Amino acid sequence: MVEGYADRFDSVDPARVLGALSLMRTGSLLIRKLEAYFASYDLSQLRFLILILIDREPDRTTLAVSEIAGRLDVSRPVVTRTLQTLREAGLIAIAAGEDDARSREVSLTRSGESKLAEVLPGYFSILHGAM
Amino acid sequence: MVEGYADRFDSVDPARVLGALSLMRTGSLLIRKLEAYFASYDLSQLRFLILILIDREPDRTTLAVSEIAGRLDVSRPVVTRTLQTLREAGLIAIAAGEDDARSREVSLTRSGESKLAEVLPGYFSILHGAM
DNA sequence: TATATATAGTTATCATGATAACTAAAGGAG
DNA sequence: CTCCTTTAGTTATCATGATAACTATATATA
Repeated sequence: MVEGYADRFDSVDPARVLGALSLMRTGSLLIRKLEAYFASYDLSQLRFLILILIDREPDRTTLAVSEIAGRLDVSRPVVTRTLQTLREAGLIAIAAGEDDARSREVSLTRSGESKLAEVLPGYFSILHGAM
Repeated sequence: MVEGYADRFDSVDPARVLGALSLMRTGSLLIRKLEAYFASYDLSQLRFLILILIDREPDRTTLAVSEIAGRLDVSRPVVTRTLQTLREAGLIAIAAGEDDARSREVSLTRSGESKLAEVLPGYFSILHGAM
């Protein structure tokens, strides 16, 4: 299909276009596979990434909402909503900020740490297998 | 971050895991760039792909709803909804199936063909530039 | 210090993906 | 031919991304 169009745009190299399409498709398939894997643990990609982000934070055990949003490049409202889900599932705790009354400090619960430990090997295995 | 975890799972090669993560990120960024481009033409990735699919169909000028869903690997309800949007925008026409009264025949309008011609060069240019 | 501005987070709303359940028509078995 | 099953498409509902507008608090300026 691409070639048919490429004929009409001679600055277009079909190989590069097909490469880009393939990149998008491969990436999307991998994301789908991961989502299916996370779903089997009652997680989503974002819920998982939030857990891992807090767990891996050096020198601290908590993160603020906007830090999570910034590092994962996700909008703050989405983080708010996802944190509520994680709290309802008992995987995180949310406390008032110490210095700043506007902020919230998000931390992992024991249960959140266990969940992460449970999910991580399969996660790496899927990423590993994808390459 | 990956390396910290990789230490604990010795079957994991950090390079491969990072490669997979990079694949997902690059793919997602490209998809985002395309979505922004399509939005500037009042389209979305899916709306665009439906137009291109009908346009490129050999020997026919129409496609059925389930054919579109099957070829784009998107659920039928999403196709139904998206076709409504495209029809409201005057880019496609939907007629009753000739043989089968259950099916619908989706075709491009003149306006749909023009829109496609307008959008295609930039689309290829973005894909081309991504590689 | 009083007021204006900026920042942290939430709520409301929209877009776009999915699945489940429904309607209508086609096809097949008795 | 009638009834059962399958198929095409739609509707209803949910999940997850976004942006806009709001509340509450912090900070900076007059």
